[in-house]
Amino acid sequence: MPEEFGPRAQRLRSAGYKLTNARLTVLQALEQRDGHMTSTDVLDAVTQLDPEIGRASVFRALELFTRLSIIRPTYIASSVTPTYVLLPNGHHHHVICTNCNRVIEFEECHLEQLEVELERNLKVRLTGHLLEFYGLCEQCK
Amino acid sequence: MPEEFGPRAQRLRSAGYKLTNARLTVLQALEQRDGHMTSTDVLDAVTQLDPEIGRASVFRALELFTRLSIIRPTYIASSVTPTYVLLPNGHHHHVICTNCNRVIEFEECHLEQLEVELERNLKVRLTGHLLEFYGLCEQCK
DNA sequence: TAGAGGTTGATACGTTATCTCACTACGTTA
DNA sequence: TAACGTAGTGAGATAACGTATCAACCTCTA
Repeated sequence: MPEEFGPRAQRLRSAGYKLTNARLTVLQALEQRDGHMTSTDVLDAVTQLDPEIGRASVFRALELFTRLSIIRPTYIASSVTPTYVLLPNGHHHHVICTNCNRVIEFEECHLEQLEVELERNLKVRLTGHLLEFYGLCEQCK
Repeated sequence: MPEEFGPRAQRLRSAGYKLTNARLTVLQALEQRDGHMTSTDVLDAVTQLDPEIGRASVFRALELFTRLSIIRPTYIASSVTPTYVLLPNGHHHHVICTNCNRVIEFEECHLEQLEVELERNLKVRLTGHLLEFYGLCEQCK
């Protein structure tokens, strides 16, 4: 297996999905803006990278990546369209200001122990998590 | 202040918002189905309770409740509409099966300490949180 | 390198949320 | 009490977003 693809593409392949141009381009768009993007942002970025790629494929890729815990949609500013966040190593954590919609990311979560407990108690296999706190940022409080 | 309203309505009032019929009815709809509801579910339930209430007011109430950390929109089955979950005591935790979209709720999170740390380190005031794990449920794994 | 089946792109369509605006409810001030 | 100001509402038109369809294509494996 060639090493020219990143770890996320490898994850796609090992889950049995083909590494198509559309999927790799959506992945590239997400990674080059390493952060929060709405579906519209992703559509624009993908079109910039390769105008041949259709909308439907972008939405299909976003849904697939979500199922594989590569990204996770979350609602930040509006309820009309989700914002997709990358889940490096399967997790992501942030604080959302409910007044100005500013997003503040942080690293620590101390959830490893809880994850192990849940896998045992609920009999599930976990692949990722998202932890969001809500409140007011320094400027808004 | 009369005790005829629940703690969530009290929260609305103490934040300076009026306890109108539309808002109280949306709250009632959410509480009587104490769980995950899409906006369409809420619209239907509100119409059932009081057909006079307009769609716009329902969406406005959902947005307001989100800002007050009474509810939180999250993405579960489809990307077309969010699912709103109540945040009793400001928080909610669940596992989402990325294959069948089953939602398994759980209680423990052990995040009180982290919350205090974040308020100090990031200079924010936190009002709630949502913790989501992703993976495969017992049937799907 | 050839075959099988997953994947794609174009476009039309359906669904969901927002915007606008006149009207109403309600508390406040004179 | 009366007039005013502000917050909130409902109706409907409109806009934004995501999905369905299907023939053609591409990726991977043997």
